[in-house]
Amino acid sequence: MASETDNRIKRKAKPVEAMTNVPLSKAAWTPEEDKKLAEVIAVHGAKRWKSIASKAALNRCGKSCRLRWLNYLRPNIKRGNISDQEEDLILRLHKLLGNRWALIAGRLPGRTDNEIKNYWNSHLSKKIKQREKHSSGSSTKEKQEVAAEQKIPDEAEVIREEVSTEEAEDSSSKPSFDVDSFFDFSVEEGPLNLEWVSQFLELDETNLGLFSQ
DNA sequence: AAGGTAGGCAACCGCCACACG
DNA sequence: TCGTGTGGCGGTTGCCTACCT
Repeated sequence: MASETDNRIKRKAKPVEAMTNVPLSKAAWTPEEDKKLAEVIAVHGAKRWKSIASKAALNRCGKSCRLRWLNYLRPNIKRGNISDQEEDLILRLHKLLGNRWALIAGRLPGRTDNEIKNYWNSHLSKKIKQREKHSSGSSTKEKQEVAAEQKIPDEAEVIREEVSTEEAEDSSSKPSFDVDSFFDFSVEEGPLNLEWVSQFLELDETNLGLFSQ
């Protein structure tokens, strides 16, 4: 594993006595555990997590194994260094969807919902609050932004509908953007194909620009 | 140098949806 | 139709580091 991970493991490792007499370990994952888990998944596939946990003889529940695999061990995972483009995309997707981290992560190749959620909570939410301070206006547009950023799924859904309505009303001069088809993963490009990002950002310049500052 | 505190992040918890018998 | 098992998701916690006083 990467040295960064090793350091964290050392940091977060709990005292041995805390791990005794405990049926399932909740301590940080060790490189040995990672290796065992990866080996079992290589043989049996990433499904039936309870079975994987027992096959790997790890003192972990299936959920824990799944989380570890999805967030750290699976191939093509990107760690850290979220680019400006990715950050911008997260902001825009969050405005559309609210705290639907899994959906947002699904459109950021190599990123996990947990990473995006953490990044949002530690970086982006603060940025937005600062922006709000600077822009004290009360236009409909800004109200929509604030509502979408208040982690209220239902309200975010309403906002999405409002956006769709506005798009429909204003579709004569601008290309249409179908949010539902955008998030229809049944037609999926390769996991690392970033073409859709460019397409989305181009659309955003016209249709979703109403969200931009 | 020491203590306090905020930030960052890995991991767990609880709830929900779905599949299956 | 109902009960159970499993997986997925968002929210939250807890620990360590870095920074500040």
